[in-house]
Amino acid sequence: MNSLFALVDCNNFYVSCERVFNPRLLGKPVVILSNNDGCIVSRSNEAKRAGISMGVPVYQCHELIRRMGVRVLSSNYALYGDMSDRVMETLRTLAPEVEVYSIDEAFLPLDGMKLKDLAAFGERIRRIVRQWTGIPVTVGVASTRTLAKIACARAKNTSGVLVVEDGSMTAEILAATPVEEVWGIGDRSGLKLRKAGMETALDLRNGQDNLIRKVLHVTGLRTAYELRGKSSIESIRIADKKAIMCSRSFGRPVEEKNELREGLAYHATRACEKLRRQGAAAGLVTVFIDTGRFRGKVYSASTTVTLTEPDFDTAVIIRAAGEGLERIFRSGFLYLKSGVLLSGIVGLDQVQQNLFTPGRGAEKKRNLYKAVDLINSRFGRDSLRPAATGLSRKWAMKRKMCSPRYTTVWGEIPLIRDRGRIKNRQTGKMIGDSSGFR
DNA sequence: TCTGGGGTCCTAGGACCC
DNA sequence: TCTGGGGTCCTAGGACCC
Repeated sequence: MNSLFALVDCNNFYVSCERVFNPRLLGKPVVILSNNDGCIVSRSNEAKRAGISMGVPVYQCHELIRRMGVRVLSSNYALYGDMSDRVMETLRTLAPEVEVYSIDEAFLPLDGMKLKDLAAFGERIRRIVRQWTGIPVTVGVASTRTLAKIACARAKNTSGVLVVEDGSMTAEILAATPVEEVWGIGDRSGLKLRKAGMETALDLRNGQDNLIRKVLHVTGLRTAYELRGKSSIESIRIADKKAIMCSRSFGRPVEEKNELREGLAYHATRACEKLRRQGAAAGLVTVFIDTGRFRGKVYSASTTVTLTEPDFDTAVIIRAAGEGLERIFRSGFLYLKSGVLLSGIVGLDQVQQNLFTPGRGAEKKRNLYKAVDLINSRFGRDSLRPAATGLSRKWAMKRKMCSPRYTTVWGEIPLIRDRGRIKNRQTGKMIGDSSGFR
C-alpha cells in the first residue's frame, strides 16, 4: 500500500504568535531572540527580505536592525508553547492521527482518510488553523515524510499548499533542491555527498546504495529510500524521554560556587518537573559547568552522580547536583553556563524498592510531589519552590524585550478597552488595537 | 559589552564474558 | 615463529533536527 503524509508547518512561528496579540507587528520586519537575548531564532518575511540571517548573534546585526527599523523581541516560550498546543489541538480535529514533530510542525499520516482532493484538504487545514488560532501555516503532501518536507518548503514561497504525487514533477523539484536542504542531511553530510558526486536531492535519490551507505551509513540510505517514495522513517511518536536536560546561560558571568549551586538547583527543579510529568524516576544525575569558548580562561567540566535508587524527588536530585558541583568546581573562572542532565530513566512501576527505604515513605513522597506540581500548575511556576534555588537569582537570564504571557497568566491577559485600545493589565502599556481580535 | 536550549540516533572502541 | 571468535554492554563523540 502506498503511504501518504501531510506536513503542516507554522510560518515564522514565534513571530506569528506575537502578531496574534500585537497586530501592530503585522507587515513590519520582526525578529525573536533566543534565550538570554543571544541569537536570532525567528524572523518575519520582511526581516528575511531585509537580509537578516537565521541563528546569528543579534549584536552582529545592530546596524541593519536600526536601519531597517526591525522590531526585536525576547522569546516568550510560555506563549509559544500554549499557541503550539492550540494549533495541534486544531489539527487533531482535522485528521485521525497527528505526529507532533516540533513546537511548530506536525506530520499527518493520511492513509485511510480516503481524500479525493488533497490540495483542497491542504487549503482546509490552512483556513481552519488560521481561523481558530490566528497562526498561518504551510502544508506539503507526499508519499514519505522526507518528500512532504521538501514539498512544504517549496510551498512556503508559493500558494501555501503543495501536493507532490506525480513522479516527473518530483524529479523536477528534487533537481532544484540542494542536497543539504534534504531533511536529515546537514552541512557535514552534504559536503561528503558532494565529494561523492551527489549535489542535489535528485542525485541522492538516484545514487547507488552501496556508495550512499559507505558515505553516510544506514541513516543516509534511509533518507535515499524516502526520496524514492519508500517510507523508511518510523512513526514519529512522543516517546518517553531517555534523557532530560535543563541548562541555561547566565545573564552575566558567575564566579561564586554558591551562585553556581543555586543555578544547578534551579535546573534540577525544572528537570524533576519534566521527569514527574513523564511518570518516571532517574538513576543518574550529570552536572556540567562551562565558561563558554569565546573569551577569557576556558574551562568546562561535567560529572555524573549515581543515585542509590532511581528517584523523582527534587530534594534528592538537588543534593546530587551539589555533590557533583563539589567534584568539578574550580575557582578563578568566570562561568557562563550550567546544566543538569537526568538519565537512567525508568518508569515508576519499574523502580526497585531499595532495601533500606520503607515502602510507606515512597507513597508519601508521591503524594507530596503530586500536591506541589498541582499547586505550581494552578498558581504559576515556582509558587512553591526549593529555597536552594535562591532568592535574588542574580544569575537569571536576560529577557529585556519580552511580551506578556497573554494566554497563560491571568494578570497578563490583554484587556480590550473602549475605542478598541488594548492595555496590558500589569504594565499599563498599550499593546495593540482591536483589529487583531475578530 | 553581546554567541540558545533540548533532544535523537548512530558508530566506534574498550571492557568483559564464555 | 605461532596467541580465537563471538557476543553484550557501556561510553564518548559526531551529526542531525528545530
